[in-house]
Amino acid sequence: MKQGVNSTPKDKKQAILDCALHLFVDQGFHATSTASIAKKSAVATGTLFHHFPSKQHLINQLFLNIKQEFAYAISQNRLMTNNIEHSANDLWQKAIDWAIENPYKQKFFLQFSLSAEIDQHTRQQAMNDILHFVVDLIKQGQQQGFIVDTPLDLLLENFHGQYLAAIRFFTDNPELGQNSLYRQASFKLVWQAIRAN
Amino acid sequence: MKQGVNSTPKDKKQAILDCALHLFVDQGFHATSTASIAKKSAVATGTLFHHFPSKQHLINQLFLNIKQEFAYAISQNRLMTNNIEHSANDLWQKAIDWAIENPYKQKFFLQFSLSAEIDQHTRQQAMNDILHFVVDLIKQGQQQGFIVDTPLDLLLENFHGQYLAAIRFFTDNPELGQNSLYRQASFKLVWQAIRAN
Amino acid sequence: MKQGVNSTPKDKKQAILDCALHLFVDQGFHATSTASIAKKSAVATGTLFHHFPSKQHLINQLFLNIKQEFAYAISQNRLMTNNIEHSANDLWQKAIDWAIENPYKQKFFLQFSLSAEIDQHTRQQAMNDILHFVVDLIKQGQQQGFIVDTPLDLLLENFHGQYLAAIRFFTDNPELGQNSLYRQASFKLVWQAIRAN
Amino acid sequence: MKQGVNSTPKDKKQAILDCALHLFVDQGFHATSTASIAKKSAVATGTLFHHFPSKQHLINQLFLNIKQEFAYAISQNRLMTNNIEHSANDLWQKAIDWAIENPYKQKFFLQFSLSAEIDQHTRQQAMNDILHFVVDLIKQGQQQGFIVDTPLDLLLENFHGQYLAAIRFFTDNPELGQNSLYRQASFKLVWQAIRAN
DNA sequence: CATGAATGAGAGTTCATTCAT
DNA sequence: GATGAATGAACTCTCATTCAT
Repeated sequence: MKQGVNSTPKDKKQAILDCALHLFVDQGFHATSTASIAKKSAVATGTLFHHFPSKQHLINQLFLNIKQEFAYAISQNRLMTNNIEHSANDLWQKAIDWAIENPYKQKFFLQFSLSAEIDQHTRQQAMNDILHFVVDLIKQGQQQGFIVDTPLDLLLENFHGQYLAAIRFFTDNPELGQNSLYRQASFKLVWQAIRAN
Repeated sequence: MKQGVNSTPKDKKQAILDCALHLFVDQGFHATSTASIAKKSAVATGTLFHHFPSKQHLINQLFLNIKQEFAYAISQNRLMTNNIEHSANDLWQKAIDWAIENPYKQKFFLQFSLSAEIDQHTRQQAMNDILHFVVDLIKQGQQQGFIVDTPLDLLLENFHGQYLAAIRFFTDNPELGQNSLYRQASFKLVWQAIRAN
Repeated sequence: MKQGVNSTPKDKKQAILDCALHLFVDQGFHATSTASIAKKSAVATGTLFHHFPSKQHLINQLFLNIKQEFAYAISQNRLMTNNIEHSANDLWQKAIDWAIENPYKQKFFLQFSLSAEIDQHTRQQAMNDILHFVVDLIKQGQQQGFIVDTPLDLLLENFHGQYLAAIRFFTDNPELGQNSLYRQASFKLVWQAIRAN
Repeated sequence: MKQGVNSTPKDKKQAILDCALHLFVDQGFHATSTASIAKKSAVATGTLFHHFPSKQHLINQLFLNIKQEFAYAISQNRLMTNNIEHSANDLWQKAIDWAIENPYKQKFFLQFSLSAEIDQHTRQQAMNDILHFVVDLIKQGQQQGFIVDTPLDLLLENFHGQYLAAIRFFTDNPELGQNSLYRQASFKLVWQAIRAN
């Protein structure tokens, strides 16, 4: 009936995911032992393997969870407009907001979304899902002549690179997150790069 | 007494570095055992530790070697001009050339220059050395009013992000390395982003 | 309240025994986890331990059940005669029949009746019970001069060895089970070995 | 130069094999941990895996070693004669001698030559090698009319069964190993079974 | 009776590093 | 300089068993 002090349902699985996030980010995947994750989660070693078939599955699950959280966050309350610059800015600012509010999850992305610890399949799917809005937006912008007519693959890679840089910057300097000079400058750089001229 | 067919002095040390480069890039640092490096180098396990006090020292040494090679490559035959755009483009293209010619060394940079396996000290020093030209160039450009008056730290991070993206793109698509459309577009994106307007 | 489609009382206990039989034979005792037995029996892990105090008890119980089944099978409809050869042949053929009809139970015997997984006590008792008829028969045959006057312990071990060989042969070649040439030859070999000459 | 008190070359590998033999026989394969083998061999855990890639490889190697030893032992000083009975008896007695002199190796055979811990390939090859003499002998005997005209597969299985029984008997009762009554009776049982009548 | 999350000791195996030769 | 057998701590993962529901 009542809920004990130190056990709510699904608590342990979530605790493992939470602790794994912090340890993986702080120490790296290989340098983090399953034993240390279990210990920090106040759980037996076997419990970790009861919920996740392997360390690999654990990090993949973590990746998918965070991806979904992020996708949900930036897709909420989207600005509805035909002005592509405004639309892109809206997404950009939402992504920065999320990164500032969830620094560990953001660092996790930065560290692992390009690394080999995550299944290539999972990784690419995540990229596609997350960049989906952006890809659509850029394509549409090119068709309408608002965005520079550069080969799309190069353009996307460039955009992605600028995105990672911005995120890294604000994650490393969270105190600048509310500084509208920096926030605006951040988007302006990208927009200058890709807008038609 | 005599020197065998496949062993001249310093040969073994270099063989170890070469094999380590490939294995670290293909499998990651932790997933590559010193035994496998020794085996691929056709050398005894003890020999590796004869030349490098530890696995950590080995990867740091590798990092420094590659850094110097790269720095040397892009500093050769610098274009002498007061036109900042031309000067920046010269560096940019030289960096892309090097990346295309040395894909494994480039991938090594991409993987490890942000990761924790390399001493932070070594890492930052390398960054500074390599970006040194660029930092100077950008500062100078801002002073002269050719480059946008955005906070320098944000600007550098952005520039770095675009650089990594370009390198990644051409390393992944080496066949486009000689395509001048892509080469020019690559630099144009950065320049549009950062030039004064 | 009501009884579900696939669960009548004692069903689950029997399902566990059945599945354990197959898994133990196919994979061995240690290589079969209680979890896998439970899963194959469509039962929770706890349920297994509700019916059997431990894995050891489970295999012992299985052993005893099969032993009783076998003993019952060969003791039914015994041929009543004073001719020892006929009497022995009757038992021999009944044992082969049972083995052919119950290959997994037979293989279980072959694998575990000499192995250390079963309590020595349980094992020996089973041996005695099963060979009981035979021991009596052979003793009686020796007294009456129909069976060779070889030390009894050696004779029994030899008889047992031939029995195991026959069973193994017909379990491995069930299609020869109805071949009377093989069936007769099988008994003839033993009888030639042990009859007085 | 000199040989230290507790280390002669190849010592450790052999020590591991010797200790593994005893532990596997006494406790079974799965119940024997690699740690316990290493400890009994006075060797570090890693040393075991330096010499044998896995526990499985270790037991297979052990099996092959013992097989060769046995094959060598019974093939030495074979009795040269055309009398099949004498020839078979010679082999039979040599096998019993070896079993008595090497009880642990013999028990290892008894326990593992039919079990699943050894690769099926290794197992069958061993059977063929060891029974090779016997198979040839029995075939030849059948052709010459000295051995009963029973299907060969059944005959061999029966012979094998009697062989295992004899070995088991003398391994369990080594004090009867020099008793010529038992020794002769042992062979007589087989011969009676299989000779032409 | 039945469940299945939780346990933690212990398994097999890996690997950076040492050192006698 | 070069070798590779030896080391043992640390790793990931398994599993028989328990117990609150």
